[in-house]
Amino acid sequence: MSQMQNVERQLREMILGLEIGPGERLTERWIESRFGASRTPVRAALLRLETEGLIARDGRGWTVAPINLAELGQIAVYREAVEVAAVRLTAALEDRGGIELIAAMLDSCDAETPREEWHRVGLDFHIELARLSGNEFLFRAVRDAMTRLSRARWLEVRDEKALGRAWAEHYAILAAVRSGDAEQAAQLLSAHIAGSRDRLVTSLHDDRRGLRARGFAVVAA
Amino acid sequence: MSQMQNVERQLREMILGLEIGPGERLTERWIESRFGASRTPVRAALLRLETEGLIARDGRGWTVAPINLAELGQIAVYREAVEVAAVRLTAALEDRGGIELIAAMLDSCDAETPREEWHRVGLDFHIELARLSGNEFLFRAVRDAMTRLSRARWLEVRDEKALGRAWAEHYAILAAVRSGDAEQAAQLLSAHIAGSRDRLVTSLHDDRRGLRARGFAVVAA
DNA sequence: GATACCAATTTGGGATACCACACTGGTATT
DNA sequence: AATACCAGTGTGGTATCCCAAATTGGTATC
Repeated sequence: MSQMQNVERQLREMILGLEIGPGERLTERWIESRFGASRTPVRAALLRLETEGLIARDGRGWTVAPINLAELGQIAVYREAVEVAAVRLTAALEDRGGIELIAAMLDSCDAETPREEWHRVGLDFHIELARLSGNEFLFRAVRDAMTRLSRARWLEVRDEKALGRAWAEHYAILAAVRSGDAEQAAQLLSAHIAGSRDRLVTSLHDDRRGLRARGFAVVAA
Repeated sequence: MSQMQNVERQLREMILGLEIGPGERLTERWIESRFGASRTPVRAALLRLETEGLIARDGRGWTVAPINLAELGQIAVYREAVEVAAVRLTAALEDRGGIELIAAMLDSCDAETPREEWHRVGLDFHIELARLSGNEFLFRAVRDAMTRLSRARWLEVRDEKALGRAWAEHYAILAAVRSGDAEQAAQLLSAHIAGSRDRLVTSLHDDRRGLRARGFAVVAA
């Protein structure tokens, strides 16, 4: 594994894991010393992470992208467009066996599963469902959108009931895809994304003071 | 303007303008000497153009992305998803005055307009229509998709009639958006994209020997 | 003539030195 | 006390050097 990919991966994990808070300033020299690489791979990593939307230019420098509530709403609309298109393709496939792997993924989460894992599987559900469509562009769009949503979803205050409801919706979507009912899968997925967006934005909006108290930059809708 | 942006812009123009053919090898040193910049901005430009899909890694090196007929089909599906979502949003806006600027853009093309300009306006129509939606993600998705399609559309063998038909469809879409009929706008746009894809893939497929004779790498569907 | 092999060259990946510019903190002037 | 100014410090942007690995071209061997 090259240094370039190493720095990119580690820095991404630190940002997604909120070890570096939204809005925090980044300097190439700090990253350089932090990961023991020189500025060349550091700059490559920064350029890549910029296109992922995880970091942004701040004048001449770099900052970790803030949590932007308006952006979350726009991403939800974008997600709906691409995820629904993907799930329609998937439901129309002759071989839809791949969804059983996704169902198994959901099954792997139980009461003893750590929250971190629920979070990851909740993202991967949508990503893998899009991958099944076979359309590389829809897949990448979903993956990138979920990456951007990742931190916000982690900060979301979720209760057990909300998580159970989300999982039930996931299973319902899978069932529709399994039976080849593209229309129902599309409708269930649309509703799921809209509900997910509402819960997310509400949660972050209500908790925005707490987030700011933790030093996280939160941009209002 | 910094060297970094300069190299990126000039190299992108050379690729999109087919001054460097699809499939051609690129070396950082050649770009460096060609544009009088050092390798640092060259590498930044390459990383950015890679995410745009205009260049790709070839083992350790770089090549200009080939024309990929299978990819063109996938992009059409992707385009349809995001463009239709965008046009639905636009048709639902209270202030849809922005579409008159787009109509003026179409009007500016007449019999004496060079082909190059028709090509550019044909791309910009879709990009600007998506921009009107106000959704940054849908806009970027459409812009990036059209960028990827740009070279293939330039190579397309188009007759006057096909162009006139495309323009008529553009006007019809605008009319539907202007009247606020999201459903019709969506249907017209879907049909337009599907037709555009069919003509494009057919044209390139029929002409693939000619393209290869020009040294352009064409990957079959 | 085909092939295995080796040295020279070229490549991208990385490290580092230097620069222009922005920002900071303090100082001198009013 | 307020402000204009200026040197000092740190930043990202750029150029350049080094390196390991891959490619290449020729040569010796069979």
